Order: sequence, then C-alpha cells, then structure tokens
Amino acid sequence: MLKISKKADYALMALQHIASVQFGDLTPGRVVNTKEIAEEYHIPLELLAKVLQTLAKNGMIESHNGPKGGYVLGRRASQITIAQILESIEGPLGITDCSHEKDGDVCLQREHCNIRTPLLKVQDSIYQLLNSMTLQDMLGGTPLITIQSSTAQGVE
Amino acid sequence: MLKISKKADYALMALQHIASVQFGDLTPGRVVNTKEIAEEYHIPLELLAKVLQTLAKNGMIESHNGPKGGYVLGRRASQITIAQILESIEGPLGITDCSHEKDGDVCLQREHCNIRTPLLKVQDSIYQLLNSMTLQDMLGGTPLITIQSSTAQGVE
DNA sequence: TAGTCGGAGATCATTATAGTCTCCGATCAA
DNA sequence: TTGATCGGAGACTATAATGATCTCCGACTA
Repeated sequence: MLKISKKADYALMALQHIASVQFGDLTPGRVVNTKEIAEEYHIPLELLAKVLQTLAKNGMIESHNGPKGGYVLGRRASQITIAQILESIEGPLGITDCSHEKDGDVCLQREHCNIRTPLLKVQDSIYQLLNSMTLQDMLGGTPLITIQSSTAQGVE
Repeated sequence: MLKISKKADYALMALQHIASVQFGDLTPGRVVNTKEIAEEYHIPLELLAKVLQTLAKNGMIESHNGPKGGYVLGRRASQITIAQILESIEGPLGITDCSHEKDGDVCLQREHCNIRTPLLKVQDSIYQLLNSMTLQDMLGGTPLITIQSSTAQGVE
C-alpha cells in the first residue's frame, strides 16, 4: 500500500544519478543525457524521457538541446526535496480523495465523514517527512529522521 | 500521490463508527451491522461487506452471525493502529516495488539501484507514523504527532 | 423454521499505470 | 549548411488495479 509509481521511482533514480555525476569527483558539471540513465538503470528510454521532461518543466532539472545535450540539476541538491520530486511526477500529495476537492466535487461521505480530519493530519505528517529529506540526503548520506508521537502505543 | 484506496477509507470510517458506538454514551457495547454503516456513510453495501469481512479475518473486529448480528471491535481502540487497519485492507506497506521482493522476483534495477536504501528509510518512517496513531486517536481526539529531522532544509 | 445476518466467490466496468510509437524543433559539428 | 544527435510533445495501446455488483451459501436467533 501507499506505493509510489514506477515513474516516480525513475525520477528519483535519474535525479540521484544526475546529482552524483554533477557533484562527483570524476566529471563535475557534466551534462547527462536520457540514454545514459536509461541504460544504466534498465529503464525504458521513452518513458524515462517523459519523466525527465516533466522534471524539467517543474524546475528540478535544466535541459540542453542538441548534440552533447542532456540535463543538469536545476538547483542545488540540498534545495530539492523528495516531496518536490514526487509531486512533480505524481501530482500533489493526497492520501484521500477529499484532500484536494474542488468546488462542486464534494464526496458523498463528506457530510458525515468521521475520518477526514485525522487523515489530513496523517497526510500533513507524511508531507513534512518527505519535505524534510533532500536529494542531497540521498547522495550516500544516511537520512536522519525520527518520529515522535505523544500517543504512541508501541503495539504490534 | 500516495493515495490510500477507497476500501481502506471505508475501513477507517467503519471502524471509527463501530468504536464510537461501542464506547459512546448512548448504546455502549451495541453490535453494529453492515447496513447501518453503509447507509450512514453512503458506502456501497456489498463492498463494505467485503471490507468488514477482511477486517474480521485480521482480528480488527469480531463478527456475530444471525439476526441482530453484526460487528464489534476485536480489541481495544487504543490497541488498533492505523497501520494495522491499512495493512489489513491493502497489504503490507511498501512505497516501492522492491520493498517485499521474494526470491526470484528481483527488479532489473536492483543491481545498480541507488535509491533503495533511502526509500526504505522513508518507508520505515511512514510506518512508524502510521503505527503510532490508533483508532482511539481518531475518536474525537486530536493526534499529536511531530516530525523531527536533522537534515531539514525547509525548502519550498 | 423462517428471516436476518455474515461468508465467499465470480464477475464486470472503470480507471490508472506502464510502456510504445511517431513526428517535431533545437543545437552543434563536420 | 546540412545531417546527426539531442530533447519536446502528443497520441496511442496494453495491462493491471480498483471499485463495484451479483449470486449463492451457511450460521444464527427469535
């Protein structure tokens, strides 16, 4: 449950790769093209292309056309959060349908819904979590995140 | 993104309802049947029935057959976590495909995968979050959960 | 023992996802 | 300046997951 899509997976892999190439010791600042990433991680080329285009639209990366073209990061790795990457690909975080209801698009349960408020709190917590981790944290570093809850029961 | 299914939604609503009836002031200990919940929250009866059956199989609730039958909680509300409810319906938490790979079911990316470790950490954090909230917390109480990260950038 | 309940399965429609195909425009190098 | 190499963009298809429905069965209580 709560699985992220393959596209989002690919986006994370690609960004991690671009970042590690760009800030690595071997070829700092090098432009990375789609084919290179697709082959390295066995991702369908054309699908990855779409993912990268979307990431570029959302400012995560910058594209360079023509021969020797490809992508570089749009901003520093520490300024790109996991939440931003996932939302670029999958749209806004919403664990429930009514998270982003527009007018005239209200669910039937809404009137008597007894779980909306707590679910939105859960959602907000997950968002905080995803937004507290950056691409930088994925570059070999181990993310240091802890959860604190005043109501934890430690059941299981 | 990261949306939970309607079934899981229904499960949460139903459990919240059963718990609030059972521990409410009006009719404590009352058995709740499927029809009552379906009508209250406008949930398709037969779909809800399936959800409740699954919840019963997983010990979240106890079923009582025959006339005047229905469901009661399987254990105390404070002993039922959101994680348990969701996993009863949607299966084990896994934000990525390789979260629960069996032997002979290894993803092609695995060999060069650069995001598996950080993603598993994210997943674990989400699990902790969901497992720290109980049905009790959804009964009118406001869950008090905070996230702390040593690497948070506060970017947006 | 009849009517009310849950148990269980097969089935279908709809939607989301994953992946493919095709054509276009920009760029650089020969 | 022209062609090969890139990304940009849209339509398209196949498959899987989801949501929902239908039908029949067995258990139980009044």
